[in-house]
Amino acid sequence: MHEDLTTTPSPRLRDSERTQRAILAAALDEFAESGLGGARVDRIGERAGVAKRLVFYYFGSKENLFREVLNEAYRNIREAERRLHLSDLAPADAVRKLIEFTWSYYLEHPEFLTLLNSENLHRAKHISSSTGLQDLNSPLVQTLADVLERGRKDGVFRGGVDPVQLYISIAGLAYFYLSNNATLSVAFGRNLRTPKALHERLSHTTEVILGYLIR
Amino acid sequence: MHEDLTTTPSPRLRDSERTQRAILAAALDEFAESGLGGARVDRIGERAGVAKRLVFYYFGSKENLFREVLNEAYRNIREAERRLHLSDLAPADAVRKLIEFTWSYYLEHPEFLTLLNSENLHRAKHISSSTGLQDLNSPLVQTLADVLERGRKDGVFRGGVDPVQLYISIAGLAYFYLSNNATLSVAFGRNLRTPKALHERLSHTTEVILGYLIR
Amino acid sequence: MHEDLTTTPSPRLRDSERTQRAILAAALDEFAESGLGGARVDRIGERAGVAKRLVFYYFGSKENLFREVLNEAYRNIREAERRLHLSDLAPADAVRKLIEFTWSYYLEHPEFLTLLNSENLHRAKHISSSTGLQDLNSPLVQTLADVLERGRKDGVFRGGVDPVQLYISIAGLAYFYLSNNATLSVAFGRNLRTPKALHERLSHTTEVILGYLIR
Amino acid sequence: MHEDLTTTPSPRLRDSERTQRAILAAALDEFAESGLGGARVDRIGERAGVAKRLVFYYFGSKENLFREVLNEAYRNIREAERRLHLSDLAPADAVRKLIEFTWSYYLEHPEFLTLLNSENLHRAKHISSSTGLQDLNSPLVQTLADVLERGRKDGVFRGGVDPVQLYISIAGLAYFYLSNNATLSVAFGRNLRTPKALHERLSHTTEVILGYLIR
DNA sequence: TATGAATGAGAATTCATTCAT
DNA sequence: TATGAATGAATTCTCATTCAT
Repeated sequence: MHEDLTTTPSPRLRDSERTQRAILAAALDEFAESGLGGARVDRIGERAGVAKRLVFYYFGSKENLFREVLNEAYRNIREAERRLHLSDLAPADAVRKLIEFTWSYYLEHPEFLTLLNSENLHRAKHISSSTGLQDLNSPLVQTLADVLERGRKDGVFRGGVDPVQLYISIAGLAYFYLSNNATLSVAFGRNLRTPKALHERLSHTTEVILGYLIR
Repeated sequence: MHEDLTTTPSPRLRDSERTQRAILAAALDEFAESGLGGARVDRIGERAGVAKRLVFYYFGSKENLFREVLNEAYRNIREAERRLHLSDLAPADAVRKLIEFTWSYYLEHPEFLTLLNSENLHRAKHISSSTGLQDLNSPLVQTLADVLERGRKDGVFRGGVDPVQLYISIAGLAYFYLSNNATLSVAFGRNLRTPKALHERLSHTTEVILGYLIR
Repeated sequence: MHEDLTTTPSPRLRDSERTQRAILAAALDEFAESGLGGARVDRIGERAGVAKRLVFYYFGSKENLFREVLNEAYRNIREAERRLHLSDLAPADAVRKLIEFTWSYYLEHPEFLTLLNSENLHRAKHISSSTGLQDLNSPLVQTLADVLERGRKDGVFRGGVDPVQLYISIAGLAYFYLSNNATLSVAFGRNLRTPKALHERLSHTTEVILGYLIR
Repeated sequence: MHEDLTTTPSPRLRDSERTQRAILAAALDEFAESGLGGARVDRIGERAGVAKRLVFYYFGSKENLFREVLNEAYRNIREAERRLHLSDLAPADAVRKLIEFTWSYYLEHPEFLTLLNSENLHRAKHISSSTGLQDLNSPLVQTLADVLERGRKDGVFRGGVDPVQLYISIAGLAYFYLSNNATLSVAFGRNLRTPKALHERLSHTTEVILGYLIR
């Protein structure tokens, strides 16, 4: 729908934009697959179907490209979180929805996890300077705080829960399982990526969080 | 035992062993700091105080060196886990101890986290082939299973808890917070590495897990 | 005359001329600052406030642009020399005036020195083919020859002085000091660019040349 | 003579040294021919008969190699100047010898001129930090000061001559003619590099300087 | 007249790895 | 056992220049 702007804009602009997007998309794949250090600009060019030279033309350097990719990834998940509308739901349902959303998002966006791992290896140097990431995040924390408070008032949830800690816990329970799936599968001698295993993990996560919250 | 200095063997041999250990230690630092891809063999040599050439002499390739380092890291944590003796404790205490141990170990061994991240980026190709990692891990799972069962029988813990899931949850709650500390600190606009923040996280983690387990 | 704004021609054409001049001026700066090899066409475009593409549109290639810039620089100094009117002066005054002119010109046009250095690095390949440079230069040599002859006849100057050698000496005494000012300042541990130092150099130069010429 | 150290040292060391010298020599040629910016590391490798990689192995970067080459060039001329022993000569002979030496040195070491031009284009950034260049130069200035003073006392030379200015003048008269020979030849429509022209220039230079100095 | 898009051919520099001793 | 010397194959990035409009 938002792809159809009826009045086709100047094809010049379009091409440039399309190329840049193709590069960003290719870079996302490449960084996701190989991390920042392991990514190859050649391969990004190939994947995008453009000359390697264009990557530098539009993004200046590999590192800067990483920055853009990372920030877009953040923007995307924040945008998705914003569409959750947790405030409209009963507290327990809101938390359940957040858990399911987080789980699904990480499952469907494995690039996001790799990107974050790379960024943490580099001590968040590409984000910290970036435009208002905090602002992008806080809304959810505030929403979660409200949900927790509502739950507490209703007598459903325990009190004294820090929404930031809770958010990190929900994320961590999903993130670690998915991001470290390969080593965990080996360590426990089980394939932890089968549909069944994934389903069990989500159930477990939900039980842990709600089991903790609900009094 | 193999530290016994009484029967001093040929100094040559001892030097050889010492050199290899220096290389392993240096490699651990380097891989921890930069990941597998970002690590530089030159720097490993420098850090170990030996010629870069020796790294190849003893370990053949950077990748193989990584394999050795990774496996040693695994052996170390498994060894530490083995010293926990959870079976001697009351169920809740055993779980609490496991949580605290996991947290402390990750906190004091950040290399381990980076190593695992690298290994997962490479889809566990360096462990999977390695010597009996499963065997090294299962004991703890079995112990945890026993603890859970004891707790359930005592009426303290809920039933139906998969020890593997629980173990992963305990690890994940600590791992994600520590491994992604840099981006989380930026995202939430809080320094999550202060002593106070670290203490709060451990408390929260314990509450979540025990709040979930205890009926 | 070609600055006359009354008969405003088609604005298109005027813009074209203005653009070309802007490019030439920008190129002069850039070549002066970085030499032929170090100059960047992008930067010339930027400096001129036009698209880099225009540089090629109007001048074909970087090298050709250099040729134009260089020739304009030569035309400018020749034009300035022509305005000296040495023939109207007493011989010693004429020589003094030439020395002062040369000094001031080099001091105020450091680009000219850099341009010449570049051109000499390239063995004068951009000038030699160019339109009648010799013709542009000879007038001054002829004038200087006359001055010398007048001085000799008056018994003021020594005889047997080759005007070309003298011209090169006057230029060299100024050129070397200014062009190599940076290394000389380091070598002698003195800042040779202070107003005082510059003034002293001009005095010295004048004394050397006149001390030599005057019998 | 100083090549024959009788007890052949370890061939390993020798090779390394020889290689480094080969690279320095090749670099000198390349920088002389093309300036710092125009020089190509590939070509330096080729000229030295070694892999381009070795250039970086031994010198780190092109710029650093330039620094070494430049400093060696300075050391060489300072060393040659030191062998002049001007103090042993009559004042006028000492000055004449300095002029002839400077002229010959520049004539036989055109690389030195190109190197200096490059260095001045870069505002002496590669020397300024270098080891005691001032110290290397001052001896000559002091010697020249003594010569001038002796000449003045003898009533041969005029007084009040700054040795630094004089040194720069002697250098400048030779340097400009040789360094700018290409453009000057075109400008004056004469080949200024023929043996005859060179000889005339040296005579002229000597006459200018001595004509100025001798009262 | 003017330009943004695009590029091929290099440029310096890096890196794991082998050679010779 | 130990190592300094040497390198080929990338890898990021640069630059003058052309294409299409």
